[in-house]
Amino acid sequence: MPASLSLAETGLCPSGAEPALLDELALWCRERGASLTPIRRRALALLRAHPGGLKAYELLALMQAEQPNASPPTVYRALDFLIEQGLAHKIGRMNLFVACAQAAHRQPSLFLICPSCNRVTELQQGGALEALAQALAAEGHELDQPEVEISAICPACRGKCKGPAGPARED
Amino acid sequence: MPASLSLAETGLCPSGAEPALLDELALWCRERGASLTPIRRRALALLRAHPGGLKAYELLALMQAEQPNASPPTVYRALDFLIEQGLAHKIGRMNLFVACAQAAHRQPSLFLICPSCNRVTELQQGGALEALAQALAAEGHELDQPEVEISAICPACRGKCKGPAGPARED
DNA sequence: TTCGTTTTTGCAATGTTATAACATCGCACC
DNA sequence: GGTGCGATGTTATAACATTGCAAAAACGAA
Ligand SMILES: [Zn+2]
Ligand SMILES: [Zn+2]
Ligand SMILES: [Zn+2]
Ligand SMILES: [Zn+2]
Repeated sequence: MPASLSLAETGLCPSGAEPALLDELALWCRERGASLTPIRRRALALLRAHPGGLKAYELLALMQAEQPNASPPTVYRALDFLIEQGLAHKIGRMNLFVACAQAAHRQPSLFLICPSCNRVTELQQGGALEALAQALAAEGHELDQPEVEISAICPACRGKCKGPAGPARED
Repeated sequence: MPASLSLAETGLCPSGAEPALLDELALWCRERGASLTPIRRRALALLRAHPGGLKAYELLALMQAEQPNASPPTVYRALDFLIEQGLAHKIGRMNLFVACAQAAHRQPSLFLICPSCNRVTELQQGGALEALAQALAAEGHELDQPEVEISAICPACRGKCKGPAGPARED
């Protein structure tokens, strides 16, 4: 694979338009024999514009704003594609879809889900996962996809939040 | 713990009857100010009789075999209760409900989900989780519920299975 | 006991998430 | 101009989960 990709250093621009990054990711797909079509690109752009993640039907509504004939299969197919390519992830317990914090996923990640504010943090973190993998190997299991969801109180909520569950993610 | 009840009294399905254990768990609930009513007890017995776990509507169907008026809220309320009491767990990514492998949950657990056979193993395992918790603390996060779902190939499938996804769990 | 409160259950409707099934389009290739 | 194939359009339905309200049961105090 070519050396010119600078995925790791790209910061997330709040307003949502990241054409250069999306072009890079289109290339990334090309190299893998896949193609980032307009629908998929649009879905990815919307996910990236909503760092808190989106529910499938929220994404659908957003896509329908531009493309009125979009339907559930439209978004689920786009999401399946993005997840296959490592450009997005699904948070199983919340039915939530998030753009990959690494832009294109190559490293193991921990997904920290704050039970107080519901915010999701994708943490690139090697050591603990390796320890985990070794412990599992000792039991005869083999770590498969090192994408692990963990309930963890986020820094912002430590101290502040005490109740069982505050309101929800704020997009 | 009280003496054992007869099978006729409990109404348990023959293959999965664990009346003594269920009586213990009823006591455990009592001590916590909750009560293991017949519906909840029945749901728990069914979960325990199906080590591979049950989907909510599978459980519903099983309950309707004895109690024809059972409805979705019946089972979801029972499941919520069992989960609150630590007697059962939900596997978020599969919408699957399993009885706690510890009977009543007191220790951190890892849930290993085999991507090949979909079997779920609840592994009581301290070391790796502690390492994880420490790594998170270093980032300012605080491990909340140490119930972590991990995709890991099970011992039975290592070597045997190669394709992406074999058939499903066999109850 | 009787009353009032709380918990649990019954029930209907609805909301939410995800996929099946099949038709069609567009384009590369021959 | 036919064929293959990936992507998309379209309709319908499956699968999963909750809301809201009222009736019944359990429980404790008067
Ligand atoms: Zn990622
Ligand atoms: Zn938080
Ligand atoms: Zn458990
Ligand atoms: Zn397996």
